[in-house]
Amino acid sequence: MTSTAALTPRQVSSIRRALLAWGDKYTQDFPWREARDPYAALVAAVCSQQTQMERVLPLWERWMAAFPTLEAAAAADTAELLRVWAGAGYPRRALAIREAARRCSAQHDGALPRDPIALLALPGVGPFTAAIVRCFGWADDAAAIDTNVVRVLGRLVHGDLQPALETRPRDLIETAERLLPPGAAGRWNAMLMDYGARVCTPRPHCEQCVVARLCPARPRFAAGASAEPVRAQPRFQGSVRQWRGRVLRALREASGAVRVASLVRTLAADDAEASTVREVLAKLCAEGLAWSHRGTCGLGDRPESRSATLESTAVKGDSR
DNA sequence: AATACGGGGGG
DNA sequence: CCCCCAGTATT
Repeated sequence: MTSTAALTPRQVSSIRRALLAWGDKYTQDFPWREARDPYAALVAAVCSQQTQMERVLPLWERWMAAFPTLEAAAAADTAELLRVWAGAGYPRRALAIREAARRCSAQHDGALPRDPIALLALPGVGPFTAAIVRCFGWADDAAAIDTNVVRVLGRLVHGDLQPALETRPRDLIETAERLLPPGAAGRWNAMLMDYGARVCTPRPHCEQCVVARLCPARPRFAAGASAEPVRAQPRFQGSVRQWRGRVLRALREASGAVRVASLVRTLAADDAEASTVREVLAKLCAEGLAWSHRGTCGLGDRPESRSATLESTAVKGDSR
């Protein structure tokens, strides 16, 4: 049942009314929703990527306390920013926020752009994050489509049990934009995401659903149909991802530079693991998350050494 | 179109 | 142990 269902105006208003009423009772309020601050919204959106909301609020608060403005984010020290991000996963997101801030300073007069195309050009900003910045930052009518919204609309409008697998993205965008109540995008998006997180979950709670009578997927669930897993996920235990996390954590918890040999000895139990640790460290360095030089390494950027300073001074002196 | 990318919460 | 998460970038 993946064809585009044409929503009648009557259905649109019926769905809006029921869901907005649910939202007014149950939507959680987060500080970035009312702030009308594009930067606060950007940070919240990036923090939210592939991360449960219970973990996002403290992360967002730490980040905003450390880097309250776009300007502060642009100037953030790598090691400090990674310590603020500690344990949240996907640390490249933290670098992306800083890089986005720097580009705003260089190309957008020090402010986040309001134009969706310009937003999408920023690192770490995809369709979801751009929509969050627009609807919470400026109250623009942008539909934020995350995994929750995909599920809710894919079921309610397209009748699919597992919309992430079945519903065509283009159809979901069209549906989301059609349903979005003009002038209430922030409230609507927040409600819809919460609805997918609390009611229309992977194994849905149809008995609590305020639009169950309108939902073509409901009878299929009632008949005992079950949703297939969204996708088989690679094992985390023993993965490179896990090793990256371990190496980064070790560097974070060290006060400064660490001997590479010592890092390897601490983390690796055998030669194979030792190789893995070295490879992972090299990759982290290439990504700007760590540094390594002449047998020592550390979090973030390599500190200026005395000789490097003298050298650069000498070069400057020579060049004039 | 697939895969890489952290880490934790919940069934 | 497996599934999932307010996604995005890269191949």
